[in-house]
Amino acid sequence: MDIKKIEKKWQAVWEKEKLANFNQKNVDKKYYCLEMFSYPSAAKLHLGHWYNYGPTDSFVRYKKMKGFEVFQPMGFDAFGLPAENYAIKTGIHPKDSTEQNILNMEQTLKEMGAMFDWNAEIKTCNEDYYKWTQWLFLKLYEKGLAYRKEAPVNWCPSCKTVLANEQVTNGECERCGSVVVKKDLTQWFFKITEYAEELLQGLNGLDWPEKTKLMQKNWIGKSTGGEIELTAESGDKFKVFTTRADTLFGVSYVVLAPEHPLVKKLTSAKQKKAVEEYILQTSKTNEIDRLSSSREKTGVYIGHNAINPINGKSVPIYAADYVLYSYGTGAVMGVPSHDERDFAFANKYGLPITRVIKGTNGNDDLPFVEDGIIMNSPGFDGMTSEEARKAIINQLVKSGKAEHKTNYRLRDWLVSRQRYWGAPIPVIHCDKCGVVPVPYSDLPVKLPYDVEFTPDGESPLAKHKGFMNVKCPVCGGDAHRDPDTLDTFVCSSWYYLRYPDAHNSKEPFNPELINKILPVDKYVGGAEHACMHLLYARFITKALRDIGYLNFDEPFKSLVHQGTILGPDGMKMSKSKGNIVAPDPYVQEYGSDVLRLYLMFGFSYTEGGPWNDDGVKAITKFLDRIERLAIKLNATPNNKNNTVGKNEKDLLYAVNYAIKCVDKDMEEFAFNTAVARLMELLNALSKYDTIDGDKNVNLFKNSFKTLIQLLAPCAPHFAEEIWESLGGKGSIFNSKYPVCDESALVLDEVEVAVQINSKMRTKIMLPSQVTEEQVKEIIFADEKLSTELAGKEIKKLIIVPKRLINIIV
RNA sequence: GCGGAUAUGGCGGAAUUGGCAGACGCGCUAGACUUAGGAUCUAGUGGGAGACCGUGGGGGUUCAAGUCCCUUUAUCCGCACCA
Repeated sequence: MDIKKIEKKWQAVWEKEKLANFNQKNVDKKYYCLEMFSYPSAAKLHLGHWYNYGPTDSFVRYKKMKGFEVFQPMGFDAFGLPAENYAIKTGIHPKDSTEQNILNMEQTLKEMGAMFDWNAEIKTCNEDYYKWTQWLFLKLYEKGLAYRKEAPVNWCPSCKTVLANEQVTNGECERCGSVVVKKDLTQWFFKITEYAEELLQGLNGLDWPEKTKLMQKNWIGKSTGGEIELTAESGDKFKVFTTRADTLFGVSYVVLAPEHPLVKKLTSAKQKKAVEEYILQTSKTNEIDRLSSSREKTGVYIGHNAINPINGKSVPIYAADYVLYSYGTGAVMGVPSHDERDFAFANKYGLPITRVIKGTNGNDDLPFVEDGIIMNSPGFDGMTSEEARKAIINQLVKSGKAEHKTNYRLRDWLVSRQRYWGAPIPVIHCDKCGVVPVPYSDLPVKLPYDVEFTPDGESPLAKHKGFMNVKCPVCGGDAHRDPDTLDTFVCSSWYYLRYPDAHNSKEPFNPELINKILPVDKYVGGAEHACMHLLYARFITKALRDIGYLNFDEPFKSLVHQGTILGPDGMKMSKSKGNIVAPDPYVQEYGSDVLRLYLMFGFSYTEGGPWNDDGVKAITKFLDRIERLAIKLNATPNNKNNTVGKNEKDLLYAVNYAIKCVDKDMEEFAFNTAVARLMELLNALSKYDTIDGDKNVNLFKNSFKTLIQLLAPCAPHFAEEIWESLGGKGSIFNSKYPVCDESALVLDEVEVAVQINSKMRTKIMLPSQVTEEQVKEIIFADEKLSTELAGKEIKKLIIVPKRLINIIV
């Protein structure tokens, strides 16, 4: 078979027959299968793309044969940092390099032979897409879900530019090696925290991997407790959040995040130098280090005290970097006796340690971090921790010093980027009118081509006068645009809504249509997106629902993560390790079906694993065997033999067993076992081929036809070619998926394992349906078993139907 | 550090979710066909002569554990500006 020729042949047929095009008329039978779109990189498709898209396309083809109207779109997440960095390095404009990369990728994606509906293609960097990304921003702004506040960025003082976390290695700028500091800028945020509770609750109803749901749950990080107000000696008030109000009498100090505004305000003259030094030090430290529990806790007394509202005690205020300003209130109470961090901190700085919880099982060690019985807490002694948590807050609620509160670890989503290659933020800043949203009729705010993106201290767009200078839409006076662009996660937070209506020039999507086609029935992509992209998309869906555009709550009903294909050395593929395996040579030599089939067979789909060349050859062998059998069968004349004897029954069992298993495995993305079942069916067909005497040729040919249909989703070009040679009419993907005949799977007798005292002894044949009495009879009739059991008393007989018998003597 | 996962023959991986560990394939061994084989076909293949032993290590629950519990080690992913 000339692989290259048949690939071209069938791809042309599919295009002509519009096999991949979604027909909206059949929306009632829709199946929306979405793969995470790709970032257009310079190096064609890598194995990761193949692994995501190839097997998933087989799943889609399987669904099509099952009678669904499938929709499988593809597009490009085309904005982002790498193109801009590439431009800084080479001078090639991000738009030019991105467009070229997209062309290359489109070509290789098409060669893959996947059923992508290219009519629905989207590219997030095109005006007709980012116009609607900007629309989304404005809608969120109108709804009060977009707001501005100060937030720190990584700042390289020598390059005078904002750095992504990725560009900071060990606290230094990856370009020039200078120490990177935090710098505050006013930036745009989306209020995802407003949906924290719903995002958490919504997880329950989703058909997602449990681990992903768990990760999102922990990321959202709900904790219930109280917010307690403390008053500094200056009279300034601040709040701390705690889940352990039962330990309030044990507070011996409080901590403010170094970034907390009160730190600057309250620091005494004497402590000023030390505190400023500490704040500077903190600005050089990343959050992972700050939160590390193994790192030594540091802090500095700010020379000012605060009053504990429950007992009026004055306690020192520290600034310490293990408290983050972005979490909770940016302030915590320190209870050394009942918290490990606080215990270490108090020991280091010589702070008092007062025990206020007693263990119930005589544990006297400190810190004691479990619940127990309250002590040293006048008015609450003897209560359990649980009772005291409520009672103490309740008492403070009366005087307005506390409230019950649920806190989330989830933070609002920072969407401003001080970069060029992104969707401009559609906002105008006017001295008179303040922040003015760009009128919808003026969208898109076009990203200008001619900009200087070499870093020199300003956002690239800020230097472009033609872009920046505008008239205020409200007062008509001089104003300027927002110089920042949107995080690319904003683009990808709604793309699944655009696909089904990709060419709509009047609105981002037609709500009526979208409400029929969405939610996505199956979403397939990497697990690395568990907490960010997947959470952002859920948030945007809920927000658009509340704004009135959508009538569903969750964008992705069912989710699958593909694993990672590693290099042959078992390490993650990377240029620096030199272990990258490119798919192209394999496609050239063996064809796309073989590569796809190997990816399906050689790995557990959700696990991935190391690449291995030998497996590829095994697949070639498998397809060759099928092809030889096809040739042989096509040369075999039909006969009138309709007998169904033992051999035919075995074959029918194999055929129906394969249908049942492959059907189930494809549905569950268990591609490796699906292919294994296909191989078993081929083995059964080969076996039937070798029997002597008159064969039931009709049955033989039909069984083979079933094999080809089951194989078709996994080796589409190959299967079409064989199907055609067998006289199949039209594309095999328009044929109906085989249906299992359960009656062929019913066996008269089954082999059952027999254990004595849980040790394997022998195997016996048993009728499928037996009573315990019959089992006993058969056991004693068995020669081997009866000798072993002679003179022993059977205490217990455990029968697992059709599997195992355990005789306890 | 925190959060999440993974660990099964020489290798990739199966195991109806507590019931015969190693499906299927690679590799290997022997044989057949062949001038030839890196083609094809047939048979065998966890270890051990054996009783038995075997699912990263150690403990436990159970008639029964790869699967459940405790503990430990190694590796991988994410940690909010890579996408």
